[in-house]
Amino acid sequence: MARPRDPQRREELLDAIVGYLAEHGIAQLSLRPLAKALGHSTYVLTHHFASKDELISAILAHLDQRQRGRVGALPGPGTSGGLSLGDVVRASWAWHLSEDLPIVRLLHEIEGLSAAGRLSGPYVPKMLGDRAEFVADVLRAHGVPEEAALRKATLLNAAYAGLQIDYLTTGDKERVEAALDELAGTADSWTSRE
Amino acid sequence: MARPRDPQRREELLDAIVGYLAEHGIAQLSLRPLAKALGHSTYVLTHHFASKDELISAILAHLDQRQRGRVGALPGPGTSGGLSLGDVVRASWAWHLSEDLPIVRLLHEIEGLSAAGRLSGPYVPKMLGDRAEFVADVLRAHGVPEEAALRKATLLNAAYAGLQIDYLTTGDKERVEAALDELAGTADSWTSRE
DNA sequence: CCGTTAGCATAACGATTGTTATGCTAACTA
DNA sequence: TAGTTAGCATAACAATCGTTATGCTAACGG
Repeated sequence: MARPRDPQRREELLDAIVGYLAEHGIAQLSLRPLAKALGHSTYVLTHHFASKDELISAILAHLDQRQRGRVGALPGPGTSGGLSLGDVVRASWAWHLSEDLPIVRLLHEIEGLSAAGRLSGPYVPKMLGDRAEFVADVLRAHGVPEEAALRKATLLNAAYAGLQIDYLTTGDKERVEAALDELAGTADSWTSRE
Repeated sequence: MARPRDPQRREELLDAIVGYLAEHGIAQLSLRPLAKALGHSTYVLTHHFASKDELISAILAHLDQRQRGRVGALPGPGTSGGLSLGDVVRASWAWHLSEDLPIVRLLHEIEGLSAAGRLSGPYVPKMLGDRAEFVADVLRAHGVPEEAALRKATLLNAAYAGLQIDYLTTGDKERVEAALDELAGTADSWTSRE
């Protein structure tokens, strides 16, 4: 036999592709401009990923795993170094809206398309499920009872995402961040024994 | 002079177009299949709306006004007939996920695209702002103090929308509706004097 | 009733779409 | 080192995209 496949090539490509999508979006994705931005011809895409549909599926799988890795690299469900739950919410907000903003916007685009039934495959549902489980672990580490953790985590995630969509769309910082403070206070009330 | 323009024609078309978009989405909108579904040629679209971009802009404006009308036709910010805030949340949930589902999915697609910066124009921001104001009025009617109404309305809207996205994507009815009950309880706690 | 024009279909324009057949080069195995 | 093949560019394919020039018909104002 002869030259073996390079199993890393696909992941390298996917990383570069996600970088491109963070700037240009996924809804209007076109193979030729994407390939040109990667410095290649379109054949690279149809060679490594059979078709455009399978490319998108691979992108979603890649994003799913990427988010999973990111979540694992966080300070961890440990008590987050003396920060209250509300503090964690506010710190995440600041991070997501600065350094991480392009990816955050891409994820909202993907989740909107997915909620509308315009994206198929298991990866977006898996991402949301994982996110709920991760936040539930954080809540448990802050003393939220097991029985309530997943339910409150789902609500916290939903409110957080909804506020991001509101802010990114309206730009109404004052109104949205007041609501974020309200959310942070609600989260803190979950951890104070009463 | 001769035959005058029919000012209703545009609105008739837009109603039919929104019906089509509720089924097929807006991200991959193509003029030819849309025109065929309307029983016309594509020229009807480029004649009444100068270009595809302006058509999409007109669609968003139409949806904005449609939502405004719908909101005005609701039971009204009056005390909603003995229902608690949480009851209103649960009743809206049931309605949005049955009869109104196609439009709800379209709106999530649009809001996701808008949050991602892939839609321009003032109409989507205006829709979200109006929604916040309307819910704030409902909260005020239930006794939430003026100072907190808009802030809590923004949070309630965000959580509600986020839960819809979660449910529509994951289909995890048990987890999401438990979180919805938690949200309904939180909303009720805003109206009980303490 | 005449003249104007809204409303629309038909058909075509060039550009862009996803996909594929062909062939070269360089990297690896045996 | 000889033979195989991964990796990719080039170029072309038919299909579809948004847009527009042309012309007909029916409705209205004068």
